[in-house]
Amino acid sequence: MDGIGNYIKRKRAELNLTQEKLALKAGVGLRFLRELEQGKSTLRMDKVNQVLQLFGQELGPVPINRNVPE
Amino acid sequence: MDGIGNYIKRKRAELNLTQEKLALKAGVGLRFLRELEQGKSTLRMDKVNQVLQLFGQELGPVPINRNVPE
DNA sequence: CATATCTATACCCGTTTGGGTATAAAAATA
DNA sequence: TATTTTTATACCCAAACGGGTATAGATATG
Repeated sequence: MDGIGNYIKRKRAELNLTQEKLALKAGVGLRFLRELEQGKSTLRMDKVNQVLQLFGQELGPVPINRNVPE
Repeated sequence: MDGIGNYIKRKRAELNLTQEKLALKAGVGLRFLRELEQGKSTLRMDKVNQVLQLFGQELGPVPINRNVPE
């Protein structure tokens, strides 16, 4: 239920953006955004941060088994 | 003052571990751990998570300009 | 059903990571 | 100061990322 991928997915849905448009806004490739939403774990932090910044968020250490912020 | 690198550094100091020993415990290379503590932004999420797990933490979206958890 | 839109998976390939190692610098200790 | 420990920087190279693209599947809309 949690995970960064689903977080991005939810945020993107809130803004009614397609993967293509979000990738464009974030400056990442479409393929990357898809792998991100699907929970690929080996992605580069800087690229993930490019997407998170659009939502005022960034990668940081959080307790395992936390609840994802709204 | 914040940043994942400094977070790791602080946690490592709390346990009185050298970079070498922490890298070994985390199962990552020594060079990687050093780049991590020095704030390199292009590292892979899975490797960073291997280190964070030793402190019960993992990468997740957090608000920009937050305070790092103790 | 037909059409358009969005998403998922696979391929090619240049660039970069990350491990290991070696060397140097810095810090701690006697 | 001398010695040891710890940390920082540079090199080599296999492996993987990430962009682009093509294709197929899924979903929505008329």
